[in-house]
Amino acid sequence: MQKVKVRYGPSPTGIPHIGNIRTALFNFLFAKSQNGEFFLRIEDTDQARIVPGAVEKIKDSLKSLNLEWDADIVYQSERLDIYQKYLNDLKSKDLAYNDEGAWRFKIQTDKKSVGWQDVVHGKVEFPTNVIEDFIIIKSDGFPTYHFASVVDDHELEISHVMRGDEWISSTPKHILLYEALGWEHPQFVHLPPILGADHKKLSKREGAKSVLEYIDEGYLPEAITNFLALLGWSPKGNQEIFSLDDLIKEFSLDRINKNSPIFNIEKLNWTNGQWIRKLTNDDLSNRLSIYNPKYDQKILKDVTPLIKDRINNLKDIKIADLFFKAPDPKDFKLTISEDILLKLIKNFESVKTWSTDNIKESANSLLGPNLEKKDLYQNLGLSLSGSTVTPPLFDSMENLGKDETIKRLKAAIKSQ
RNA sequence: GGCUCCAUCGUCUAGAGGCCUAGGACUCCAGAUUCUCAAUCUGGUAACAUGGGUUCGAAUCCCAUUGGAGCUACCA
Repeated sequence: MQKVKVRYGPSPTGIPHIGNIRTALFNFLFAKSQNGEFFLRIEDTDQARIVPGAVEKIKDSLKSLNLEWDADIVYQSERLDIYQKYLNDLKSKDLAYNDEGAWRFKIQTDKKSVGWQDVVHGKVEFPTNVIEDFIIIKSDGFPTYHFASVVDDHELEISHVMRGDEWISSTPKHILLYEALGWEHPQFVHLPPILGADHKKLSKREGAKSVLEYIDEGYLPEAITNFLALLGWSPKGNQEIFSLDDLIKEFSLDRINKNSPIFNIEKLNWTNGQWIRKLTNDDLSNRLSIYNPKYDQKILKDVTPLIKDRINNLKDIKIADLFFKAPDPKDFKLTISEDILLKLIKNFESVKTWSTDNIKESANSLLGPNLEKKDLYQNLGLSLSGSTVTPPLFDSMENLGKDETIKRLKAAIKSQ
């Protein structure tokens, strides 16, 4: 059995969006699951569309998800002599001709159709007469995708070409090229594209973001790969949460879907929450610090366990704001009487050992027919944080300390 | 228009002829639990596009229709 070698071949025309990176992910997972190799090939044959810095963004995107490539990056723009060599080969076989400075490949076959056994789609076949002579070397001397990818895939001994579905209709051209050059073609694995909510191909225009942007928005790389892997591929069982290593273990080509999935952010959000909960407190605290450098690291470390269950995203750190600053009483309005508040303060003042249990007991002693737990707690939360969404109250108060807690309650009296 | 691909809950999907009165997950709803809010647990709503075949039997196979998508560049 031939060694598995795959490649991810982005063109450096911008930051790859999430759908694009998912193709890289699938390539990576397949390679790693088969002890194969995963190459990065920059398809920079369209000089006009090259965006400076795009290659760095491509590398950053891959690295951000831990998708390390093997071997050196291949730049097609540095391989012009190789394409020239094979053009000459084609010319000598009378299979290429000049057309206004460009070179076209001559479609010359007796076959009625050109087909292949696609790994995800099964047998695919095109009538030969719809395939026209196509350009392989442009008049600027650079190859087109069709020619460059065929030559390079052969040269790099690529075993499986995993790429987007949009290449299906070009594949017959590629197969004809392989035949003309006397090569065997690799396996083709055409991945259905991720679609946007509008059921159209995900594109920059319609707001398709890059992984880098998702990370900027507080998503964990683990959650992104987890989510992306489940878009168009499914595991054997009912497991939903997978690390990259888990994915490598489970991945197989025969569980790739034929139909195009739609990107839905809600599941990403949930997956992100699951991953946040899966991290150790230290790990989460570090990531929160890096993501929110303005927050005091030491305090953050202390309160991370208190907010861990309450956030689905690194930017949800706002819930911990109460540990860093007191709320402005002007920003909220309490629904309990000043009388109750005063009693509460008095109770708290008499708490000897300021512990979660003692605080809770002290607060609960006020409960009765005129005061429901929910009302008391919500107002307590409001007084401490200015928000109805808070970390666990009594733990928070313990962390805040007796003086600060009482200070905030006193300040809250004004807000009634 | 031509060629090609695709078609199970709103979304991600399981399903390779009988195990399917269609399973899991997200979302939504309800309940439990709890220290408000969450998290967690339990339960619920919700789908085989349509029409023909094949078969004792079809979500699964075939055909057609419909719908969606892609390609049809000296872009990838």
